[in-house]
Amino acid sequence: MSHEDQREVYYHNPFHDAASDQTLSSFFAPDSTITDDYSPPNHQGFHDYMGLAHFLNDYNTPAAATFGYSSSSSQLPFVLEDDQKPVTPNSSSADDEHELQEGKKENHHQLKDVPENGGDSSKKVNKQKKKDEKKKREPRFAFMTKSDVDHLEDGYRWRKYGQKAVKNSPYPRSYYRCTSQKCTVKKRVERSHEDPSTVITTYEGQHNHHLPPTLRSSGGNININLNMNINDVPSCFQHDVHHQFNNINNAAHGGFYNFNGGGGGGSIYPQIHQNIPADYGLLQDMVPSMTFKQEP
DNA sequence: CGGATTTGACCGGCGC
DNA sequence: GCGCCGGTCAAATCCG
Repeated sequence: MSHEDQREVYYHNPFHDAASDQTLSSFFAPDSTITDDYSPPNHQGFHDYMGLAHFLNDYNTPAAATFGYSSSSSQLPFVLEDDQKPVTPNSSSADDEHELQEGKKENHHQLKDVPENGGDSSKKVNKQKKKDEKKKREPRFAFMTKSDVDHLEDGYRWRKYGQKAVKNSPYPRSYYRCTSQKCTVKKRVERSHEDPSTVITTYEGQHNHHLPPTLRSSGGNININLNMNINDVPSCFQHDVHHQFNNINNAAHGGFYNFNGGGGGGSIYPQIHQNIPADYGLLQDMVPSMTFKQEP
């Protein structure tokens, strides 16, 4: 198992040292300015900001107000390493630790019970096989958003397959799976107990199909400013990143995405820098480090 | 009636 | 070895 972990989880790197769970946590600290103090530095910033917000809100109205440009909301897109999770500092502990294991347990269930013919051994074999097959953990991408609605529409069709209480949190975590055949993408949605107005959405894997046409909406173009340069992303992961964001944008607008390289005027979270401990470095360095998992 | 959701049970990993 | 925990299954239930 431990060797499995090592095999599955490959951090990219250069910045990995600076990016720990703690680091992630700092992003979401309750006292962080990321959600409340943002003020767009310029017009471009406004669009960037609204892009994600709009996506997240596409079909919920109540949240619309929340996303008002003024000061109440923001999205923090980032990709997680296998063992990282967007949580607030206090939610941590056990929760986070367990999070690390999730990749390996992905499928143990399949053989679960279903004792139709007592095929214990066969099931186990089957299970083992599947386990071996699926060991690989898909890249994850998560972000936080302010919303009254837990499950934000993203254009794909999801089937809920589970819900669990989250330790130290009054809010449950819901598990969804893409309903498209052969698509293994999963999604987890939970509300931050640190900030109940915030929903943490985590996608795992990449869709192997297009968006359901009927769910596409026709909207304008939007920009997502990652506050990092896509060129800083290891080439082997650029595709993943592009794809993921493309999914997001398509989901919301049927439009296109646009990466705005590092730091330019339109950062969606320029304020964050102020809250990051000096040794964590600049956000633009941290993001890529959190973002990509290198496949073995 | 078919598909989606709910919900209790189960599984395997990990820490103690 | 035991208990906790996250993640998943699947029967029951809900809903259009």
